Amino acid sequence: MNVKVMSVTDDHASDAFVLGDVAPSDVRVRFCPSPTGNPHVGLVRAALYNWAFARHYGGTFVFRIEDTDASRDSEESYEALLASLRWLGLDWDEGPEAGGDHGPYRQSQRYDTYRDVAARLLESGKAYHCYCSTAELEERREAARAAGKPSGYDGHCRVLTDEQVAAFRAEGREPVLRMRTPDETVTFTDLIRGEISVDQHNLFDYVLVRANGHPLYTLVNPVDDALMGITHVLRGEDLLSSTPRQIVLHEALRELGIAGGPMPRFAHLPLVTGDGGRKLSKREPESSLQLYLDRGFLREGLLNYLALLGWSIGGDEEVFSLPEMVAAFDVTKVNPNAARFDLKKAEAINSAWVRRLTVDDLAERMVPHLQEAGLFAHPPSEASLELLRAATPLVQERMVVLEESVGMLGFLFAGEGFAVDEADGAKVLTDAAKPVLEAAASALREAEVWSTESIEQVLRAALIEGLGLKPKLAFGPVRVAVTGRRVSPPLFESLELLGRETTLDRLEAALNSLP
RNA sequence: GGCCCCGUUGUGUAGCGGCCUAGCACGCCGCCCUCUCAAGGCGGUAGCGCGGGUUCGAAUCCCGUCGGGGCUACCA
Repeated sequence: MNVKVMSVTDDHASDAFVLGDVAPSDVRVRFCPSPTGNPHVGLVRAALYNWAFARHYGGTFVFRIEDTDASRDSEESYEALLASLRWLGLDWDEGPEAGGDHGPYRQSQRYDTYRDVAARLLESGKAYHCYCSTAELEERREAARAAGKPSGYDGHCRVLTDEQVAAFRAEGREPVLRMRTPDETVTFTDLIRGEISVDQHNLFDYVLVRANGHPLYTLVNPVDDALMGITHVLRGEDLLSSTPRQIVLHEALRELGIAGGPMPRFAHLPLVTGDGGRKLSKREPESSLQLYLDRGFLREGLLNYLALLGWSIGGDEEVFSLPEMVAAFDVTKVNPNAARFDLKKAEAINSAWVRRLTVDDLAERMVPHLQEAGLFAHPPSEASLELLRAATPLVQERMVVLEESVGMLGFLFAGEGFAVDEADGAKVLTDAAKPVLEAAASALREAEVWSTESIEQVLRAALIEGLGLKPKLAFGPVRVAVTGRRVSPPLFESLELLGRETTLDRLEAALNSLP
């Protein structure tokens, strides 16, 4: 069966392929990160695709926390995960702090359930105790590898006599619980990649519960998907090869009457890779969501860019909103190949969004960054906000990320703290600038009206015509003296906003700084 | 090593057997505009990994090959 042909031929065909017997509103997907370290962009994209999928069909988006690894999980990470999804606007219908009929949604609070399921799996013979030590497993694994054979578990403890068990016990061995995988090929249809199958020689009996009784991901993830009625599993390609195992467990749960819902359908999303073409890891700082928040990426921009990593809304469109994505999202059209995170492109998409915002909205979003820089009080004064709103149009099409507002608009809010950038000052505020600044100051002092138009008019008259300077040489010194930098928002508008008094003060200060 | 997935310019993609002398966006280069920087406009650069088939016709279908990635834990 060719997935892609079906999907483009007809949207309804695609829906039938994706949904099967599941009614659109019965769709249930989940985002189930483990709270280790900082949320990263690959994780965010998985959340976005799941969310968009659920919203597209009018189904349910479940948020589950897979915190069964006490040595790596942290409460800070858990909080960061919640805060991130909230900031991004990816709201969940069931999950932490939202509740739902399938809770609790933190796996650390579901150990009773796992213990119960594990016991029934053991009792029914679908899983069994394995007493092999780590060293023994390793030795046999290496041997198999050396022989060019599959290196997974060899089924050593599948059939043990009572005497053998007694002997292992006497040695003080504690068993792990292993799933007994069937002697047959497991096949499933990935919504993105088509049919995938793994034969029995490569389906190993995997560990469900540690010797110390602690349940593992291999157990809890499929169990919760089954118990929570998850209909579609959209996750990273790194989990593709564990899917047959999940299917085997799901079938066992149904046979035991533990799970009743349909077998989930799977879609394995392409990995998001870094510069080296390798899977982005949480360790790399550039993959951290926090980095983008701090720099002032817009949620719209970041999400829009992330959506583009593996999916296209079609046509020549690239900038789109979440509602537009929800309407158009089709998981079968997700590209199967890995996508590289490209910061330049992310910034380009983000700046497109900066330009899309209304002035007031953009101004509001800059406030936290200006506060962070100490330019705005907590809460900001009404006068500052008013000035900010007036200045926003000057920077809106110049800004890539909100963090830049500090550098671009700092001169307006610096007050007594204003200082000319050292390097820029040294470059532009030289002896040659002296007559320019003097002429500018006197022209501005005598301007009849303080407006962008009149400022431009008097400065041009004084500097271009009066001194016969080229525009660049004429306005450069004024720009540096007044805004502190060689690169600034448009000069005349900036002067108008700054006001005559401050402008003249700064021109004078610059003149005084010259020898 | 074994298994699985993937392969269109530098990057992300469009492409669904003829509309493809391969479109779009970002990047890069140049020009225009211009008070700096942007934005905008115009132009340029660069790609179907390779080899066989199937077909009147292949980027599109099949096979092989090479390359990349993932997994291969008592992590998730």
